[in-house]
Amino acid sequence: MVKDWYKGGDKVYVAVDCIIFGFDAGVLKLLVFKRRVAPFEGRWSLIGSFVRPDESSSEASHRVLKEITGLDNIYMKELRVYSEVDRDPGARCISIGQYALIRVDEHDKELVESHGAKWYPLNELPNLVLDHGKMVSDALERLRTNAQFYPIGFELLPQKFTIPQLQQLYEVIFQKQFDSRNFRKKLLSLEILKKLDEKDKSSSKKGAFLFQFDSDKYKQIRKKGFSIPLFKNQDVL
Amino acid sequence: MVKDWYKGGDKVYVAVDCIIFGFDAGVLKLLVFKRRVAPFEGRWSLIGSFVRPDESSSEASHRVLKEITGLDNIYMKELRVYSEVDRDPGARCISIGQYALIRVDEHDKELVESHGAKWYPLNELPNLVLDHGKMVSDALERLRTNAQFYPIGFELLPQKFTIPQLQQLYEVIFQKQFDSRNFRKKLLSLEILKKLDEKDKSSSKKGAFLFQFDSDKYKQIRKKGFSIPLFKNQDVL
DNA sequence: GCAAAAGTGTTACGCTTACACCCATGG
DNA sequence: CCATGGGTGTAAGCGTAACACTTTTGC
Repeated sequence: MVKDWYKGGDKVYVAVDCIIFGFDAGVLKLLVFKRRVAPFEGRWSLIGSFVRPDESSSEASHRVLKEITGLDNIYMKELRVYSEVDRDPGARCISIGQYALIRVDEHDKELVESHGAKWYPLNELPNLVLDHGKMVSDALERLRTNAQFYPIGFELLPQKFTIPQLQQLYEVIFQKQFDSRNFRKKLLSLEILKKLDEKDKSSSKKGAFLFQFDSDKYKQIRKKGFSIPLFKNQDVL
Repeated sequence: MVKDWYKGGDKVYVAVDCIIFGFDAGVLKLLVFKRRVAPFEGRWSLIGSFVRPDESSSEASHRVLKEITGLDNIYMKELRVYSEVDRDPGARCISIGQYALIRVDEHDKELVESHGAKWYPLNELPNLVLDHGKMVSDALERLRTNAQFYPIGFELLPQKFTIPQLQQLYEVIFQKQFDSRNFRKKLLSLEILKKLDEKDKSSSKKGAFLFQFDSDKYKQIRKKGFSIPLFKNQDVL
């Protein structure tokens, strides 16, 4: 960038804030840490960073995620931009909310602790700085909406999981019980699960078969799919 | 804002760019204008602006929309942030894409012309500056996805419209023909259309009854609705 | 042998889809 | 009177939803 053609225009600080969901011990949790800059230094905050001159917003959010959890290749999507003029008393600063789904079993717990970050169940969250509470509720709403239409639940479970685990996750996300026979039938009928020969015996004597998400098959289905149901009954929310 | 607590951090230019859709003469059109700043001054561009210190990104996009079309209260949603480091050779500048649906019959045509803005059918669009072409294709994809689940088509039609008009719009959006009996049945079964006593005779001798979108009823349905179908068949895209 | 979770099948209903003819009117 | 677009009904098929019992095994 040799020249600034827009000189005289207004510049602002641009940050990313990550709304990081995990599924652990049967509940949805959120990863937060203690803010390291004034104002509000030391208060609970989403994990974020200013966007650097040499990176995009998506690169910035992946960078901080890796820094704190050690994880690469995370499911992360832009939520929205928070740009209210007075949202940050520290300075005019807009923030891009990015929500992430991570596998709690794969992340680096010591790294997380060393940054003073902590997992909180969603219903025990402390108050967060700025508009971060709003970001969390927006992200939760988005998670619910998207989980209705896309198989994103898998991003929150271990690579190998059982059908009852999957059902429990969806029950937590949607705050609703499902019939286990219909749930199993439905999920298997999608043909995006690969059944393994192993069983998980951690939650029952009989043991439950483990499955893997088959993202190749999913991509195939997506490709040819697209039936465009106009409005499909109650999906008109 | 009395003090800058983040001094020493990097600031960037933040702009909004509006992807403005209209439905006219049976085709989807996009409103573009000639860029007024260097570099690329005079080339076709989405309509945008820098975000000012005293406004949010949403306020900025509504401001430029009003400035060019004279319209208030427009359906406008954030698409996503475009923040690739080299997206704008003029300077490091991130842009927030905002897509808008407007009623072509209600906008101020002279105002549009006086700004050098022009409606182009989507398949006759000139090349646009920067990453604006990408913004358009992203917005179109979003429009299609959203139109499957939410009744947003009404935002593109006159307040009063006929069922055949509505069908034509959906056929254009989805590039797909619908059976007129099923289409009518489906839309009426949603119970969000109010039938008027007037007829529109502009496209047939018999004339077609006019309808209005009933947003109150729609809100009611949304409120109690929410049946959460897990994945509803092909809706798993 | 029993407690606790995993796993399985069938039926009724409602929504979706396919399909063809009559109606109203202006010219 | 006829050409043009508007408007209507029905039957078959498919996916959804409701429902209860058997299996496995560690203790």
